[in-house]
Amino acid sequence: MLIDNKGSSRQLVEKCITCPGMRHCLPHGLKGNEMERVSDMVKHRRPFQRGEQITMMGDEFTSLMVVHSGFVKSYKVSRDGEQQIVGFYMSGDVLGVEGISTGNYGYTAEALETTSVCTLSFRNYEYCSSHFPVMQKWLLNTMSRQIIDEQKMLLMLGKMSAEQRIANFLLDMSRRMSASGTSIQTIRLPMSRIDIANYLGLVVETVSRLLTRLQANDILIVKRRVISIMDLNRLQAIADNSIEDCHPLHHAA
Amino acid sequence: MLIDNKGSSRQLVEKCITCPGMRHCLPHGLKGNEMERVSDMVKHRRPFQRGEQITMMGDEFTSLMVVHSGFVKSYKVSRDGEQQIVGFYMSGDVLGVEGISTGNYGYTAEALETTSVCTLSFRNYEYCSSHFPVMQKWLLNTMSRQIIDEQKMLLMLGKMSAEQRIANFLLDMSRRMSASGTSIQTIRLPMSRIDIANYLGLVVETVSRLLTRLQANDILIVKRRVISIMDLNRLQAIADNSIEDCHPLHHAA
DNA sequence: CGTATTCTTGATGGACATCAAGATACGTGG
DNA sequence: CCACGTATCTTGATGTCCATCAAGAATACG
Repeated sequence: MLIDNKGSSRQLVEKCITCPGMRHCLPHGLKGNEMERVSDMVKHRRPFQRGEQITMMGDEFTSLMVVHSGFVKSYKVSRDGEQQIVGFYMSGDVLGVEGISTGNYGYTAEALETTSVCTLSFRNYEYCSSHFPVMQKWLLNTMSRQIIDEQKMLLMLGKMSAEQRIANFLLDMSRRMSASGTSIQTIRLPMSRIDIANYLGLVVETVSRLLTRLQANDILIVKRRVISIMDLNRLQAIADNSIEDCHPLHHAA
Repeated sequence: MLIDNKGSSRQLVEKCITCPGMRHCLPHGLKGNEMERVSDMVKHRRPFQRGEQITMMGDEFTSLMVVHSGFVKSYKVSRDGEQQIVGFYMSGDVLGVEGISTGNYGYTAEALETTSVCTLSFRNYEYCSSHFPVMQKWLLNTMSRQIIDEQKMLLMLGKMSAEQRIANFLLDMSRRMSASGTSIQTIRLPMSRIDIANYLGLVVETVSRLLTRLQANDILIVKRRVISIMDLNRLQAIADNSIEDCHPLHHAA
């Protein structure tokens, strides 16, 4: 028996079928009864609280996880103890695929706020995928997108200035946080400045300074973790390096 | 008809079955006749010469490609024209998976030396994978490994010093260039210093200087593109940052 | 051979890190 | 509700690693 979520009590028995975010999560194209069967294999555990670890780097890979709600960061730890955040994940994003090849999770994933994830054991995934080709396509698409995103980050870390990195980061967050693909004006960042800096290969002071500068140039309004994009075009121009930098607020008026 | 390589002439009709590197390439576990059928779908074209482009960023995604022999670099181009190398590929490495989600290749791949690649159209892949589960597993493993490798690069670019990056790069090349998993002492780098620098988020002068320094410290012997690792332990220590830097050859003896 | 490309080496500069300290927000218990 | 301690964020002064600029040396190549 592969399908094994029946026996265990104490887990929230919310079904994917009734989940409002279903269409971002379980692949489209499943027929009604197929959907039902896949849905039955997905476990919904108690949500994780801020700071709780969802996967630990090095732990045995067992399951793919889809973020249902909340916000997650993932980071690798190098041999000398340095941490590098490799991704932020929100509703619909998939955790754990890096474990498929090695059998161990490749990073530690940690909830940045109260977060619930839907878990599908890889065993069950394999069972599904052999019956429903659309599941296969879903995972390939997911992984392909992760590869693209990481390559974009390589470009950011390898070639872009601190200001460009911040601009791209904000635009990306704004876009991902809107349900649709269009960026929204005001976002509430769930992560600290330290996390942002770490993700972008900078230090916290640099992030702080640049946010201040972008505000002084009327491109952003920064209120702690709430950021409003006041001039999308100029922010995009900075991200693309298609203009000179914005003015470096020395003894400004 | 999915299988379509019969009609076309002018392609080298080398069969995977007879390929010495087969076990690094087509997935193990295929039965004899399965192997035969998969093999028939794989096209072997005329090799690419140095500088020729194998895929162009933005072109329509049609096929997965496995490097049979030779050496390939791939790079993205940002909106302002900056290039960032995102990977080097050698025998057995797979190109093109990033195109699965978008339908377009995500980078330009270019031969660094005479290179032959084996091409499997994604259509045919899907046909295979639905019949031979081991093919599915093969692609998932491949993509999972690419994700891991890119995340390691994120750590390099985000947190490591120039010297650490070079050390890690050389160790990685040495390991990958040996048929087995153990590093070999002498490697011949197929890429220029400029490419190395670009890949590592540095400039060519920095790479040159650091190689010189590593040589002065008896860790390497550098002869143009031929590099011998004389002290693997110290090189590893530098890569891991588990010692202080090696001596910065000021007016040295 | 002569020209181009790649690689090395030196001198100088700048972007971002580090060090230091104050300001603001946050949580907790009285 | 306020007092107090702590974590987060901001701002300034200084330092450093690596980029930039410049030019020579070694190799490749027609």
